[in-house]
Amino acid sequence: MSYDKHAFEPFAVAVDLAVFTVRDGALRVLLIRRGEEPHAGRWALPGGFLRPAESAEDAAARELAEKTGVPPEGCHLEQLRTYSAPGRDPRMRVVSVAYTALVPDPPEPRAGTDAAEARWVDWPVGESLAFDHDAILADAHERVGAKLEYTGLATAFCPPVFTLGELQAVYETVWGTALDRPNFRRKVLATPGFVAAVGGEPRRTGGRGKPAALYRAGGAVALHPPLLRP
Amino acid sequence: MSYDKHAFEPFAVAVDLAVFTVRDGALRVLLIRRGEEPHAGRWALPGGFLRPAESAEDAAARELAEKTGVPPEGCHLEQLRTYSAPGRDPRMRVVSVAYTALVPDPPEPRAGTDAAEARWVDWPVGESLAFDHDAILADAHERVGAKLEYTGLATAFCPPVFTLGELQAVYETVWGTALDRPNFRRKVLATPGFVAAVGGEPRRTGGRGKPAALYRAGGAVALHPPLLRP
DNA sequence: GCAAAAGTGTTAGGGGTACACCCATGG
DNA sequence: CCATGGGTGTACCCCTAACACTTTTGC
Repeated sequence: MSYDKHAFEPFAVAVDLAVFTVRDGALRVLLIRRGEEPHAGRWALPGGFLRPAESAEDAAARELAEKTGVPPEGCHLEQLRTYSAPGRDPRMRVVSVAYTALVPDPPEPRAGTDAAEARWVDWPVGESLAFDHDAILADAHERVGAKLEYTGLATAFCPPVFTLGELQAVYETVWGTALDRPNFRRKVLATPGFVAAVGGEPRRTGGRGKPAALYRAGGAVALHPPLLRP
Repeated sequence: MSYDKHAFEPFAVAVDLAVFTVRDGALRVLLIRRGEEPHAGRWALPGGFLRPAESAEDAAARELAEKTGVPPEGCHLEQLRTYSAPGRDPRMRVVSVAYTALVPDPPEPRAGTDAAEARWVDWPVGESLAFDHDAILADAHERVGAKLEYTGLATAFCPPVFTLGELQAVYETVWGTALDRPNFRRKVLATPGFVAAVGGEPRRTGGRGKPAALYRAGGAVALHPPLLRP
């Protein structure tokens, strides 16, 4: 392990973001349409290069705020993994630290100066993305699905106050499976720290039906017992 | 997201390795004693810079082979996460992709040209490591412990043919807890693809007692049901 | 009244835990 | 024959899946 300053090869270091949201019963991911070569006109994940004095975490939070308008404290941001294959960018050596972000109720995305267009696209995405972003997005989706099982992450898809029906819809949307409502309710309430009841009882879901009780995230990171996929 | 070649800051990209093994009922990690400043004389994780044409995975496999003498196909190597805080190396900007490696029965490590000494050190390590390697090592240990629960990773600590007693010792050593032997046996054998029986019945553990049946890794990556920590 | 959504109750089965017990071997 | 480690049996408990049922609202 040599630290000679002239012995290493210079690399560009970037972050790529897989930003998910749940809206109208559909899982969506934030994509930008590339305005420049290579892959001009194709969809890609939002991202950008690290600035001299910032960590990858800082860069990811900055990009997320720039592209979505969401403040960093209002959403979940987590490192996924790093992609470093030599040929993944045709022009130069780019090592990319990928992040997964979960946002509750997003405003319309802003197109950056370099992106022709930014949009929330339904999952799964029909066409293939630029660079190795198909693989990154698939890894991110798998990670999110797995983390719903043993962490309280699903609340990151919900607004600050939500109903158990909305929380269940997050699980069903991400996993793509239906869950038994009575059992889901019992499991969530039996898991300490997952959710906490708040007062008031307005109707939140469809126009009809009994008004649902409201909850907020309980602050627990790990779920005991876990909420396993069927 | 600008791809202008002159718009980015050059970084050095390195890999750091947290290499674990189980030997004589103790969990050990491979450390090198630094021969150069900064942190000369302190213990650190093995690692090194990426070469121009190799991915981080390639670099990690190469470093692992160099430092341990173990061929890459004989052990488990997995990306952990990337550490990119601006001040983590006092001399320049180094972004490090950390890997976790598991080796079954290691030969004596080789001291590299830049390392004064390389050794297997008992976990937990008594003194603090160079750079941010304490945090990397703690993250790696937590990841290994968690992965034993829901993957067949524990077999990566064992030789190609092993007994259930040896496999149980891996769990007990990494988790630091005792397990009920009859129940462990049943759970392992009830999990499809975890282990597969092989013929022959030599004694493998201590000098006394009934000879144990031999098994090899079954090739399953995920464990259904998982083997949860007590 | 009827549909829709929330909430409660009940039961059967699987898996985990905590043991007791038997088998095979070396000294 | 005894200590040591491998292997089997079993009873209890908790969690879970599955499904029936009641409650509260809008139309």
